[in-house]
Amino acid sequence: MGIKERKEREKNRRRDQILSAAIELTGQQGFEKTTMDEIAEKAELSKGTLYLYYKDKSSLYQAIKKRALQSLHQDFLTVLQQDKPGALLVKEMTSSFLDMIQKNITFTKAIMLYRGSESSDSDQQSSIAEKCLNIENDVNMLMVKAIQIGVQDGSITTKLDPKLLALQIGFQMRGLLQFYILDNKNMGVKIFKEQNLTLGELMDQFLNIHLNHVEKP
Amino acid sequence: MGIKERKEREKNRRRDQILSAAIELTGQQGFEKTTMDEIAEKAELSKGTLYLYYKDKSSLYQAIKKRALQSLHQDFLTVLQQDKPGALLVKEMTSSFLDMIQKNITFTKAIMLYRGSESSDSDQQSSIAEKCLNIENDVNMLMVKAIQIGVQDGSITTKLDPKLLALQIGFQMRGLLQFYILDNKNMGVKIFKEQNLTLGELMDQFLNIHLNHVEKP
DNA sequence: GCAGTTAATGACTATCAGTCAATAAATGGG
DNA sequence: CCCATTTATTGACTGATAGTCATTAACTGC
Repeated sequence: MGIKERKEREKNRRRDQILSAAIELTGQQGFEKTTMDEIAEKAELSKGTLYLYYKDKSSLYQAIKKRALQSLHQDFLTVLQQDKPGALLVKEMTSSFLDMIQKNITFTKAIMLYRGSESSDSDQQSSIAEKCLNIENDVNMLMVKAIQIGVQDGSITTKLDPKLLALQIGFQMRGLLQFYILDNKNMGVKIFKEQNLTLGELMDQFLNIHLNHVEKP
Repeated sequence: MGIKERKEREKNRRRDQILSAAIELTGQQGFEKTTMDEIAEKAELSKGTLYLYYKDKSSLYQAIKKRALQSLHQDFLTVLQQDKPGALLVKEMTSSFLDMIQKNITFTKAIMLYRGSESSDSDQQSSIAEKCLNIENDVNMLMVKAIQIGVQDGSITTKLDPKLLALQIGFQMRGLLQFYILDNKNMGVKIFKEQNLTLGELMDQFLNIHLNHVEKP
């Protein structure tokens, strides 16, 4: 009896149907502006059904975030499977990241700026949120891996523990992302334009410094 | 006739009364969880009055943010007035920043995670938001100043334009902040504990690399 | 085909941002 | 001091929307 299995598949399909609708609307209008009713309509389901598949709006947000992280993880994996110097792998990973955030600015803003958790009930964490953290860890691990390769093959010179270096590169990516999201009147943007830089070039400058660091004589 | 002036003062006092109430509640519960009714009650005013002083909840958020930025700006100014090597000034600025965010985590989260703008009506920008940007720019300028001092006195060695370096340090601060706010269960924290590092030490490592960069021979 | 189980529905409730007509307080000329 | 006018304050009301739940529909296996 494959009924259990079929039902499981159907459930997953519904879940996906809802998630896809939510992602599409979020990309168009932002997450805050998207209502559960709209998502229900787009998914061709009633609102009540939404709540059978996602505990609340915040869970749905976490699921969207999870999707994006999975995609990034996949990109990083693909990069890592190439046989190239570690330093190049790191650069390509950061490029993947920049590509992703530039693909849909509304979506990126939504993902980054929603305060999913603001003092959430600490004992009853959504399992999706947990999974997001796990994927984030995995992504970070891939960066660590690339750095280790680079240290081995000599393309990266650093005093830092690869884990710490990966962490700092992660900080920089986040910071750059925030900057990218923020208002255009920001002075940073002016500097940016003055010097005719792209996000990618800025990131490369950063990496050049960090991946080729030697002590001052 | 000092009546106009007195009325002006009273208006400012009201505005401040409201803002203080909002800041206190935000520090306790986060901004999202704080309702306009609660703020009104705490400020001993009716809700309608709140809206005479702040256009909407988002304006109030901007005002809170402005306060925090002013405080940071003041801290940076104080640092800059010392007669010390530029590299040290930069380090002290980042320390001030870390102190501020660690003072009240709920408040910091609220400030950083609220999406004030998500596709705001672009032509009708709140003037408070403008002021926030200006202060942010001023803060950034102080960092640039400190870097220039460091380049002059030889305590900082870098190929980068001081403005760009300040920008990158800014990215790192933002990234570190996000990390501090979001990833409490994340791998980063584990690394942290493994290596027994504080936020400040991590930042210092970063600065050591960036403020003492020489080309590999 | 029918009893029991599972899934889906949408009208309903609760909460909260924001409004506005009514009211109160302050002002200043006579 | 009085009253007309201006300015400030109020809180009941509205509208939007997240989330619920009793009811209905669909499916399952005997």
